[in-house]
Amino acid sequence: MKLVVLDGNSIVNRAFFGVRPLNTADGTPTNAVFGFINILRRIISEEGPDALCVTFDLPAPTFRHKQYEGYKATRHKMPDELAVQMPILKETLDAMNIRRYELEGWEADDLLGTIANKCASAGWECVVCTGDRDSLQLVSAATTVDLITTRMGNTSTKRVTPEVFRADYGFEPIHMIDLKALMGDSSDNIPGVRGVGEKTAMGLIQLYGSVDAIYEKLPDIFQAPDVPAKPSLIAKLDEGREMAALSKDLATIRCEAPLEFSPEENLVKPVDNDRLYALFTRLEFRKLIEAYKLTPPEPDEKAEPMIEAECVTVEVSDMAALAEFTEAVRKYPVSLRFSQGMDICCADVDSEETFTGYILRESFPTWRSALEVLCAPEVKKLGHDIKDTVRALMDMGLEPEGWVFDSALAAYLLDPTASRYELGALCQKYCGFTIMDGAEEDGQFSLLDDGTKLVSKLLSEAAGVAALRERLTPKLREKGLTELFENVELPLCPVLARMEREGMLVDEQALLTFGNHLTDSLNAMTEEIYALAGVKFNINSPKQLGEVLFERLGLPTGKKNNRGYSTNADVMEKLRPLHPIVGRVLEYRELSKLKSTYVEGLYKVIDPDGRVRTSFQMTVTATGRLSSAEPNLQNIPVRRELGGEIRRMFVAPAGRVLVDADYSQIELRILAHISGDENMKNAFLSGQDIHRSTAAQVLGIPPEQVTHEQRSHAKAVNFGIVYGISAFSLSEDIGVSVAEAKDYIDTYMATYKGVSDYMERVVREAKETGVVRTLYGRIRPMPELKASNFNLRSFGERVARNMPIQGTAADIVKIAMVNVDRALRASGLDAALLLQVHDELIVECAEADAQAVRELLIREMEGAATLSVPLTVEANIGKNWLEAK
DNA sequence: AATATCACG
DNA sequence: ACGTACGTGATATTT
Repeated sequence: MKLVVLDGNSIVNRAFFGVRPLNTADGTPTNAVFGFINILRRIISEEGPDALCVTFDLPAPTFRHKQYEGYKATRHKMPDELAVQMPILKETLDAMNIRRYELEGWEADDLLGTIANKCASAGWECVVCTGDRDSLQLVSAATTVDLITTRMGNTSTKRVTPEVFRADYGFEPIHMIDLKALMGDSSDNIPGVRGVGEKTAMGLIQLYGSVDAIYEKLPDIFQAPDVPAKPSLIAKLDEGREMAALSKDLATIRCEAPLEFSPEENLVKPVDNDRLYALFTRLEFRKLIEAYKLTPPEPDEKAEPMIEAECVTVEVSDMAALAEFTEAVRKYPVSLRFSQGMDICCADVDSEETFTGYILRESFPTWRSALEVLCAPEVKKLGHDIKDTVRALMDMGLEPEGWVFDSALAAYLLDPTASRYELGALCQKYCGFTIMDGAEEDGQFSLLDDGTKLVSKLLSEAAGVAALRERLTPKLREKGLTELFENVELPLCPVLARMEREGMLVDEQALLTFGNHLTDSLNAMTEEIYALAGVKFNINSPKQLGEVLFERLGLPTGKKNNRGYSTNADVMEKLRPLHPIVGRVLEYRELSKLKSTYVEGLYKVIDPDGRVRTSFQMTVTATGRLSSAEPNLQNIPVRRELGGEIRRMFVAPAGRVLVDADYSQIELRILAHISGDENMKNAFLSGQDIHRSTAAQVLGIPPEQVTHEQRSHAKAVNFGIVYGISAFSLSEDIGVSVAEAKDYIDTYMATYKGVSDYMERVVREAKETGVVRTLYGRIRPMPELKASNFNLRSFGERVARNMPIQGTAADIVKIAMVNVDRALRASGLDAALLLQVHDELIVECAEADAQAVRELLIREMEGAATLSVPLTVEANIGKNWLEAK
């Protein structure tokens, strides 16, 4: 039988600092509770315990056995945001029927030890789950410790058994106490021996086992062979004798707390549905309600569509109704919802006095006419995810214009970091009411019941969109997002709809041939790799590959990841000279990626007409970029030679060509503009190669003397600047020492003072306002900047530096797309936009129009924004994508 | 469902 | 001392 005991305080701390700030609508912070529950769920699924409990420190503890005065004196006070979550957490645990243990005068640690002991004597296995390495001293045959670490919102657990501990530390778990006694622990305010750090302490304990053993032999230590002990260390140890004894006492977990406990009392019980449902609803933990399959306490009345009470509904089934409908929609804004197959559309008209829901059914003779009426530009339309609606209407041969509101886009502009923008959730969040959306009922609205339910659902949604418009329009204005909304995002919808409909032609035959070629090469390489390894294994499995490389072949290990050693390209590149298998595996990986993702993946999504049609997502990225999915056409290979072959498969049909236009260095130009750095502006104004210019400036040499390597380093630095550079990453990237990288960055920042000032300013302003902004006002909330977690905060600072640059580029490209599309359609040229790849637009056109299209693209793209430096565009024409680039 | 890896800008 | 660049999506493997 197995019992899991969680160190409540330690885990809630991990959760609080590791999970990005979350709040309910009323501002109650919930991230620690959320994180805690997720860790709890993970542990339960990993360990499958028979019994479960949690220990806590009491709020105002008096440490009976810990007399050292400074103890915990400097420990950080619990932040208020965390403190308010503690009672909520305890309430949650109660609702989950999980027992809590807290005892005045005893720390959570001590309770853990006591519980582990009692389990052992009852013949139970005990798993102690904590984020605190102190508890590792509890590891024994009967007790394992699951060590929780959180980084970037991800938690991972490490199961520490006596074997694992010995492998990591090289001594027995119980001597953890001795280790702490020497090295101390600042978070627990254990002083340790002055001048002895982790390395020294580890070495000493590995050699001598315990503090006592060390002091027994102290005078002789330095006679012993291959001991790192220098005379100075002996002196330090000698002086620290008392501190070591005291520290050892502080580090020792007391396992004899007077606790009434038996494992059987803690058997896992089902949660209290009603209590937990109410609690999770209050905390807005919808995902968790689903995960725990919680149901509303007493199935309350189904949410009636709010419109039914206040709404008149009219079926537009005859000419008289059509006339009335036409008159109404020309006068008032119409909120539109379509059913899946477009068989029913509901137009909810807000006539200022009342809502009138009009129902257009495919079976009515008036259906098509009513849709045509709706599509007229003077009919002001609202919707949710308009782009898809427009695409569907275009599929029916209509050309809807006159869109004035999209609730998904509005919500995205207000907070682009939210993960979903479903209509029902937005109504709940911004208007506080429940609509009858797809998530209600069983998710299926059958058409069998003459469509009544479906109509109610659509009308309810349409009313929701109308309500959201009332709520969100003022918010957009408040936050300065109106222009972006009306002039960029909304007009972009029909542009994207057209692009998605066009699709890009793929040379299916050539793709298949290339695929076969890859298969042959892969087969040959597989055999070769097996031979070199001396064993057959799955090369696609990082785990098995790691075993072959690092254990069987004994290659040196690089970075670690969650479970084992990393085998990624960076690591393997360094191992390449050490064994011929490494290079082969890297080649295998390259080919395997091309085959599975690009040849096979692409082949699967080719439409009957030979084209692939991506879906551009407008509400995904935190910076304002588009994303492309199913298939993703924004990550088609190009950097390596073989990858370029994939691009060659994207072609223009006979008599037509592709024109590819891309902005040159748009992000750095934006940086030059918004930072106002004269030095960088001048480089662009005089048309210099920016990386060469950077190298020359930073190194203080004439541009023509810059070597290839110097330019390439400068290029890496320029990229790094845009991403929020660190010396470490730069050194990794260009293969120099961290000190050299740091030096380079310092010189760079001194050379480009304007850039350096900007970087500082943008972080400061983001801290003050809680958001960062692009040149066009697009915002990204930045709660991370207030985090007390170092990593999270540092991440926030890099994001704050990057978002205005990446986001402004995204804004400019979107503006260019709207302008290019308009100009192309007005020009009468036989051409259409196909793709956007962040700083690149691809158009397909008649061969005869190619030059004109090329010039139009350059003109419209360069003219999309006026910056203090020129915005330049390069464009090429080709029969396929590779040629055109 | 999560993780590792790798394709792109 | 911390842990290591911004933004995406697809695939195969493992849990």
